[in-house]
Amino acid sequence: MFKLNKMTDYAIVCICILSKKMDRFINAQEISHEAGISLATVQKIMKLIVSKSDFITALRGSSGGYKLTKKANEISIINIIEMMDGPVCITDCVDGNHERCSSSENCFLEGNWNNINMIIRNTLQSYSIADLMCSDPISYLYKNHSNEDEFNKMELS
Amino acid sequence: MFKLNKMTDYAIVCICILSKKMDRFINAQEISHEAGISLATVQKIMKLIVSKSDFITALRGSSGGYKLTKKANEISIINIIEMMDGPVCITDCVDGNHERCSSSENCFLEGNWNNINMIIRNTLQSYSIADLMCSDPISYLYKNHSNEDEFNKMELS
DNA sequence: TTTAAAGAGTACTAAAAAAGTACTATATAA
DNA sequence: TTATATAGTACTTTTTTAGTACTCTTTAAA
Ligand code: SF4
Ligand code: SF4
Repeated sequence: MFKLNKMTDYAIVCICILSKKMDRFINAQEISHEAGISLATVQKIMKLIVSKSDFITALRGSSGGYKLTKKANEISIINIIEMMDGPVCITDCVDGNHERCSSSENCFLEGNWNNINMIIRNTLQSYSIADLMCSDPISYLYKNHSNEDEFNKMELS
Repeated sequence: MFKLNKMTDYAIVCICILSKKMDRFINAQEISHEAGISLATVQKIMKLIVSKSDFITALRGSSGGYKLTKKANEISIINIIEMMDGPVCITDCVDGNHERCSSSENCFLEGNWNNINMIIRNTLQSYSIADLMCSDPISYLYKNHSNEDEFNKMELS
């Protein structure tokens, strides 16, 4: 499916929770409670995030936990997605992908996915977790798109 | 991973092959040969496509095969993707998704993915298999975007 | 009318990926 | 010193995806 992994989704939820309380360390239990995700899963995800990202500090011991070092509007959701899942590559034959497609020798579409992959990447790139938390489509579009092109295409409910 | 299923990818390759020879019926063996995909897999995919799409005709018997009823520029790649995989839903809590997220009762992000999901859907919607086959980024962008916004964001190689 | 060729339908198997669990080690503040 | 919290690792289960096999039906040509 063309869907975010559950773990990646959860990672974003966890980071959003941290971004709301940047003044202190939040521990896994607190995140688990607030997110409605099991403690074990939160622990697993947080460990991963810390080891792979550069915008989070962890502190052990009592009154320890996690704290962000960047603000919500400075963290693009593509950072989290690529951190958890590796590079966004819609197919195997896209630039930057490590795996190789077994049909690439015959396939006349080889490499042609790069354009659309780039467009999707740029979309994700321009979307911060602050945008995600605010959930207001109008503010995002006016901020990021000078024209009304994309705006009109959206079927606002 | 944020990647197209192999079967969906293959489906698009097969349809592209058909679109190059719209004057006659092409059988599974010929597609298999041209695509470099095993015959059994091509057969499976073609059966699926026929049963789910409205732009392909199948003919049994000798000199049978498959033929498109629409031109390449009239078939959006999102048609094929959603036909093979179901609706494009970046998370479970996006409108139009059938499954339910187990955290949706607690999660304060519930519903907030709709915007970005819509933008991705629109991107895929506006991309036809003719665009994919041509592989020329400039022609696509000038055709579909009146402004130079997205154009400038792309890192053209 | 017969026959070979090709798709339709269905069920099954194998492989890969994702999600969830458990346990030990290490660091920290009280 | 102790309780608490993260770090690291390995394992198991579940789910999804990919691949295979076989029978049935349709069709055009011999
Ligand atoms: S080379 Fe062809 S079959 Fe392989 S990933 Fe690219 S488009 Fe798909
Ligand atoms: S409700 Fe929250 S956890 Fe569930 S799919 Fe939506 S964002 Fe993800």
